[in-house]
Order: sequence, then structure tokens, then C-alpha cells
Amino acid sequence: MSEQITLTVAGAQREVEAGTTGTDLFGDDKAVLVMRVDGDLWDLHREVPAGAVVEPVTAQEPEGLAVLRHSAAHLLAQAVQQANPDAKLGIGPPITDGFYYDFDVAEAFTPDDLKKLEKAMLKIVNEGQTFRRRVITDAEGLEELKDEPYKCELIGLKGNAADAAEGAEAEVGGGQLTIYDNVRRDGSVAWGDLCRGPHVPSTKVLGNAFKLMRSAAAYWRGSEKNPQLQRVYGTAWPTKDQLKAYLERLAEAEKRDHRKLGAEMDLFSFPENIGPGLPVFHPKGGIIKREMEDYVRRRHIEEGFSYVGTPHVSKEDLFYTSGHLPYYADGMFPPLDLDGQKYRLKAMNCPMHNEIFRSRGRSYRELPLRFFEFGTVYRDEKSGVLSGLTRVRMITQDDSHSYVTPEQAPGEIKHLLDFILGLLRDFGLNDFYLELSTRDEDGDKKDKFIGTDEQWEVATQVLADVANASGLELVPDPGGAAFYGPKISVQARDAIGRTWQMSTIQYDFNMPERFGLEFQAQDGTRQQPVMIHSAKFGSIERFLGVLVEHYAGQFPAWLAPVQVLGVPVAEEYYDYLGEVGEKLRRAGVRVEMDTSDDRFPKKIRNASKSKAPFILIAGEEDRDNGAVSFRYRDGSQKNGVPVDEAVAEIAAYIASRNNTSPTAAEAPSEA
RNA sequence: GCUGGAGUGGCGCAAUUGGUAGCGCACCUGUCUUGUAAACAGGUGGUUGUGGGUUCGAGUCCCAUCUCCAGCUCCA
Repeated sequence: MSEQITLTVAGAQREVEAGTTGTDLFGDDKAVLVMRVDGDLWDLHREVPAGAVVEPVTAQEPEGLAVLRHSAAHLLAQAVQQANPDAKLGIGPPITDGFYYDFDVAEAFTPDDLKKLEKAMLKIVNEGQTFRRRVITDAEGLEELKDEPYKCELIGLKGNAADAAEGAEAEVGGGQLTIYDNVRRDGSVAWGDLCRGPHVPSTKVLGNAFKLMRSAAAYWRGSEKNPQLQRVYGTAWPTKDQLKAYLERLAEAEKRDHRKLGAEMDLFSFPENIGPGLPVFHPKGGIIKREMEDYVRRRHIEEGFSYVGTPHVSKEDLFYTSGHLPYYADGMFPPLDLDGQKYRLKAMNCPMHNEIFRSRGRSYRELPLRFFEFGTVYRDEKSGVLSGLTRVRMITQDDSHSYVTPEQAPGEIKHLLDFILGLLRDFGLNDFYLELSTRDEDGDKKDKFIGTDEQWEVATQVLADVANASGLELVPDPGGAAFYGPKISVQARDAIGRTWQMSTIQYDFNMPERFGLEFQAQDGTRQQPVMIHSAKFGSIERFLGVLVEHYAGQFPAWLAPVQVLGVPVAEEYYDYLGEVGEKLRRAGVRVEMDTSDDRFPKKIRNASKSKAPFILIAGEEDRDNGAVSFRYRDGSQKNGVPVDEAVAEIAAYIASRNNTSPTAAEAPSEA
């Protein structure tokens, strides 16, 4: 009597009874969390309509994993409201590596609360509650959720949920309004929440591969103007092993933290008496910074840039001319008053370079004209955003400005992009993607952008063309442009897969106008150049921090503050090894000697911890043979190398700028 | 800037209900020093971020302030 319907299940046509659910189809396989029905994710307990194309979805694919995490967020909210029925619910979407849920509670969550909540969540997991979907009308929703003001607000915003708040679409989606009830085994409803779903079939699925990480405040719907809610962050994984691996990844990142390594390795510090966000570089950090700058300066000159120099302060008017001050006064330090004339610490170099450009008449024959400098700028970053070297108030930009004709712009941008990628590779970063930051078309920040629609369109198109031609992945970033023009930024992935924003290339049609820049064209007319701004590493300070983390402090030999650490086997050999050290110094190598009165094994331990790429050892045997022995970072050794050979090998390795650590396993001079 | 948490010798940490500020590493001194991740002994160093307050007595409690951490917001 039951009607038969036809479905396409996992690619194969099947005849099933009408009313068949996803659980009927896939329930045997516990790995299946939800199903994809004609492209949309559905709960397994829903009935599949006739003619549908149905596929199982597991946590192996990103969408399945997101469902798992979304369900974990629900689990958290349930636990919170169990403990505190007065807690009002915000939103609770899945995010990278986990989830969060926002609550309006009288008291912020303590670490102790998180532990208790985790236990409560585990209890719900063990009860094996099922997520049950229920379609409601807006009116029913408003009635049922009358004690949840934030949810009601979301219902009111339904339809443009994406605008309501990042993550809000996880709650109300675009279409039907649904509530998910968590049902106990006896059929009673434990808890419910407005939610678009879908969810995993049972809380059991969440196992105990979840963990609450931290709590922090977050503005409701992401706006400073709104009240702050308490956000609880958690992580959730399909298996305990994956959770463990994730926690290990975090621990690894912590070990590489440049703030920690910077202090340990005596590279830099942030003295309280100088001020927050203002780093000082110690001798060893200074070496790395200088090596970076020397190399980058050399490469710029090779690529046709002229090195220029500009002051750190200027009359305030300059920044009105550039347009920075009216727009970004908050980001600049307050003015200094000099006999009634206001001066500002510079927050950007371009106005200064423009003054160099217009210091005399320019000919088309000079273009592209490329100015470059390590320009240190000062920005009054809000106190809460400062973070080690990655966010500072003193930023040394490896900043260049190319003045070109509009026709030359695409070629110059390509030139810059190739140059940048080459530089990043020279420093050992090989994995990139690009971001194209454009102006906000209609958001509330639209007014921030100056220039005509046509100018923006041209500029954006030029950048997009070059970016696309590069073959790299290109991610759009609407609203991320500078006020004076769109930009490409290069994002680099480091050794443990984190991405860092590095270089930027900006197309600027605006500042040449404001500064009245012009050049004389072939036909004798005066024309306006286009400016291409570019910072290769963004900031030397930040890039140094990134390199510390990328290499975990084990810098490539050419950058390492101490390239060779000499370890005599005993006091008797201090002089002999000292002579080797002298030879190395004459070859331009940075050498330190361990002349402490520690005994040999302790010296080896210290040397290993020092992160020097080459450890040179000499004892009786070596001295007899006019030789020296190598110990590398990986613990491998090479004994009895004649001194001249050793010096040549080290010097060659450094000169090669090889970014991998030397080891005995490799051929000696694979430079 | 907002919310929450935290500041104890150079670094990492400890100090029962408010009752003598300790330990390890580093550093200094001495005795040592012979082949690959810690020789032994002794010693210096702190007005517990800073300024107030409560108390017979404050690292511990209260207020303010500075700095750091996490997140939010921001990032020309």
C-alpha cells in the first residue's frame, strides 16, 4: 500500500518507500552526520522527497565538520542554560577549528565555569539526546522565544541574515524558521533553540572530542555600538585523536611564539619605560634585522629602485594634502607644537616620496620612477590590538612608490608582484595566496573611499588582471581597500600552516592628483602619473616576528645572529679553536666561542640550545690533524674536517642563502 | 577603546584562612675541565608593576593607575 519513490542515493538510482528518511538510508554508518539533498544539507531524520539526489555527508568533508561543530555549539548553549536559565542566547556558529556561542549573562565565565560546562556537556553527550527539527512561523517563533531578545531580533532580520552578523545565518538562514529540540531517550524535550540546522543525529556523535578553550567578550552583531556578550570558544573534532592533534598544534605554535623566543634568544624587548608597541632590538635581533634590510635594499636596487631617505616628522599640512589626516586622525599620534606650527610623526611615507617627485620637473623618460626606503612610521594603534612584533606602534616599512604612466601600470604591478614573491621565497616562504581588497560598495564605510567610480573600476581591474595572471589563488576582500585605492596583498603560509599578511601593492590614482604630480610627456603636454605603493614585508618588525615563528628560532645560516659556535673539548684547545674562529671571522662569518669553565657535555647542551646552525668542536684528535669537527642542529656530526675546508664550507653555505639547516647528511657544499 | 584574566630576582615558578618572601635555571667565586644535551661547593641578586588605603601586621584584602595575555572592534 505504501507508495514507491525513486531517489538517487550516493550516485545510484534506488526505489524506496515514500517517507524514507536519511536515517533509513545511511543510519548504519555512524560516520554519516547529515545528508546532502539536492545540494542542501539536511538532518538525517528528515524524509527524503521523491526524485531527490541524496548523498551522505561525514566529518571528512568541511561541511560535515562544520555541522559537527555547530552541534557542539548547541550542546554548549544547552549546558549554559541548564546551569543558568537566565542566560540569553546570542549566536553560535562553527568557525575554523571549532565553534563559539555568545551569551548575555550577568557574570563573565571563569575558567572554572568552563570546566563545569564541559562536564555538563559530556553528560548531555552521554544521554544520547537527539536533535529534532521543527518548522515554525515568525509569529510562533516570536511567541516561543519571547524570553530570548537576541533571537527575536534575528527573526526580525531574517532574510538578510548575512547582514545581521557574521555567523547569524547559522541561526536563521534565509528561508524557513526552524527550532531544534533536544530530545531525551524517553521522548521528553530537554532543550530547544532557534536554529537553521542541520545537526548531527545524536549528541553521542560529539563523543568527548570537544573542549572549551576560553571565554571573552564580543560585541552583539559585531558592532562596537552594541552591548557586549560573553563568548565561549570551543573546539570539536570527529575523533579524540584529532582533538589531541589539534591541541598539540596549539602547543607547537606556543613554542614558536616570537614573543617568547625573542626574549629567550635575546633578540628584542618592549621596555615598559619606552612604551607599549615600541620595540628595541638587542644586538642579536639587530643582526637579523640588518641582514634582512641589507638584502632587501640590495634587491630593490637590482630591481631598479632608488634608495631615498625621509624624516620621521613633518608639518601637519602634508597629511592634509595627502588626505590621511581627515580620514585617519585617530591612527596618528597627536600633533607636536613647534612655535605654533603643528608637526606630526609620520604614519606613512608616501607624502614624503611625493615631495621628492615634485622637487623638480619630471620627464616621461624617467618613468617608471621608483623610490624606496626603510621608512619608519608611527601609528597610534589602539592599546588592545598591540601584540608582540606583529602589531606595533613603530613600523619600519620596506616601502616603495613607483610613479608610472597609466599605460605602464600593469607592467609595473606585475614587476612588483614577481619581485615580492621572489623576495619572500628568498626568505624561505613558499606558499602564498593573494587577496584583492576593493572598496565597500554600499556598506556604512562607503564614504571612506575617495575617487570616482571609474577610477576605482580601472584600478581594481588592473590589479585583478595581474593577480589572475599570477596563477595564485585569489581571495576577494570587499571593503578592505585603502581610502585612496584598491590593493593586492600577499598572504604567506608559514611552516605550521598559519597565514600572515605580508606584502601589499596599491594602485593609487588619487594622491598624484592631491599633490599635483606631473611629468612632461613626449608630446610636450603635462600629465599626471599613477602611483603604485608597495610594501614587500609590510613591516620589518612584523616580518622578523614571522620569521622567528616560521623557523622556530632556528634561522637560516645567512640570517642567524650566531652562525658558528665554537666548543673546545677542554681548556687546552681554546687557543687552537680560537684561531679557527679568527679565520672564520676574516671570511665574514659571525662566530662565538664557548670559553666558559663548563665541562664538555654541558657546553654541547648549551650549544644545542643556542640554535646556532654550525657548532665547531676541537679536541686532541682535531688539533693533531689540523682539523675541526661539525655538529649540526639535527645532532648529526662530521668529524675531522681540515680547517680550511671547514671555513670554506661554512662561508659557502652562508653565501648560498640556503634556508634549510645544514646537516651532515647533506653533501657539504650543495650551495 | 571594550570585556575578562594576569603581573613575585634576568627567565620559569612557589608561598596554608593576611603572620620571617622561597626553589630551579642563569649570574658571580672557588675546586674542576680531553669527544657530543646538565661536574661539585659556596655566593650575589626581590621595598612582590606603580601609587594610595584597610590592618598590630599585606605578595595575599580594597581603590586607582601602568603593562602584558585572550577575545571583540580596528588595522591608511
